[in-house]
Amino acid sequence: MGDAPHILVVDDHRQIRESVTRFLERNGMRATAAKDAHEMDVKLAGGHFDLIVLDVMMPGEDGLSVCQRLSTKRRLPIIMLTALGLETDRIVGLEIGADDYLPKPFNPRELLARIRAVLRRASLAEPEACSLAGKTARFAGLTLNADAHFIEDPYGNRVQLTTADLRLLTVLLERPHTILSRDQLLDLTAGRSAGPLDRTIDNQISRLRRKVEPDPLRPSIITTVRNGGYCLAADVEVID
Amino acid sequence: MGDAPHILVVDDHRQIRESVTRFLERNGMRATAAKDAHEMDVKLAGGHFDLIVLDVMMPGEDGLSVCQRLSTKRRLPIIMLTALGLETDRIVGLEIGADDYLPKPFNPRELLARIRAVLRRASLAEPEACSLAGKTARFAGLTLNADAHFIEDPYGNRVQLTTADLRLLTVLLERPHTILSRDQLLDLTAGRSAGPLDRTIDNQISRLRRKVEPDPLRPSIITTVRNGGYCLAADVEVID
DNA sequence: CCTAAATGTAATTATTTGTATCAAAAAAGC
DNA sequence: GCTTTTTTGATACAAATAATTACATTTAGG
Repeated sequence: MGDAPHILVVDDHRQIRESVTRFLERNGMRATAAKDAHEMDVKLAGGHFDLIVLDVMMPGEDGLSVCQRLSTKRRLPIIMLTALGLETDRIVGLEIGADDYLPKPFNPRELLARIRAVLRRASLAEPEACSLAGKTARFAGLTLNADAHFIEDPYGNRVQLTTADLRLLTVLLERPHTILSRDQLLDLTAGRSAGPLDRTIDNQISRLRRKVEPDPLRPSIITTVRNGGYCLAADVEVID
Repeated sequence: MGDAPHILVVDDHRQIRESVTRFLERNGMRATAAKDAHEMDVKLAGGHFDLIVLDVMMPGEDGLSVCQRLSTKRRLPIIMLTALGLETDRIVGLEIGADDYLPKPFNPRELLARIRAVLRRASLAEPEACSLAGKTARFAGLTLNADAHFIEDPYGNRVQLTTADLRLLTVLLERPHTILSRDQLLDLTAGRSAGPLDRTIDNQISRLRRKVEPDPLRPSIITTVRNGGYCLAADVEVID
């Protein structure tokens, strides 16, 4: 998201939609409007967005329902617009997965501040979405060739990686020095959430360590954080 | 963090402080109160916190100033409590780095929902907590490689550290020549508060000494302060 | 369609960590 | 100076957690 962030404004009142999108555009953002849940889905399918501003009260599918639906599927920040003073709505909205809310009527400047705040947080949490596809990464003296599925040590020895190895390693390399739970890792590598007795990640880590670590019994590159998960303990340099 | 999140409540009104901390504790969180910016600093230095609830209007250092100060230094979520309706405060607060705000007077349930929402966002990707992550520290002739979880003596002998070893040592290295009570150490390492018969820290110190001290029977690096706690008796140099 | 590799699952083993216990050291009281 | 009390250190053990192995299932390639 190098350039201007792209905001999707969902509200059934034409006047609000238009004034908000115009205001956002005047303030260095790209904005797109949708009049209901269905139009929102269409726009979402056809473009990249960084944040959604979502009205709670809408004809057709309700804002809360939309919010719940989205927050389980994608990780896309949501700011809810709630009718004035309805505390219940606000609380429910937050519990359901909104990142923030704003009571109507609102000051556009305040909406802007909240959008900036949420985006700032979102970009902190997500270091970089860069895929390593087609690139080369150096870490801990090793070189990963993501295309050809192998890593090479300083002496030129190559080790072949399986697709699962590569996916796991890529996920780790994209987030160096970050503790990732087994749940997160499973989500990021396979797109599913872990059952209670799921040792899949343990296993993949074990296999990957055998290929990556100089001494797999005393891992120094992929470290274990007890009760936490695993962590790539090395600086990563991505080469093109 | 693994267990109950620890919230620091900063407000000059005793009644608000106490009712909020009690309410949070009844809802499965740990809460600590501070009456002003200075007391907050003291508590921050001696414990681990996951989130700060901060009143804007305070005698002494102002809430906005505190917020700015903290958000540049640490990455610790902040929820601001603002006087009713003062929109300017809210906007400035968000721009300055607060993660959320709540207008006074507020519904405790709403505060709880906001705290949960902010924590959920913050914990999405936990960058390795400690400031030593990715660095190397020299102390008492030893070198700690925080990434790879080992310490090395001048002869190149390496000793592997467990997660708990590393956490404890890191906490100590970050506060050299400072007496830390068992309570503080437990909070900083494990994020929980000690029961009356808790010898966990004694034990961990004992284990750590065996790895760190030249003569574990006569500890010289990690010293015992009777009725006080433990103290790292060495200068620390952090290398990048 | 068969074979071989890769991946997920279950089971076993090893490690780490918290708790209980007892011994040793330091302080306090007599 | 001696006993008593308190605090700390070490050990042993049990529970929790992680690593590894073995095995079954799936997938990909020929």
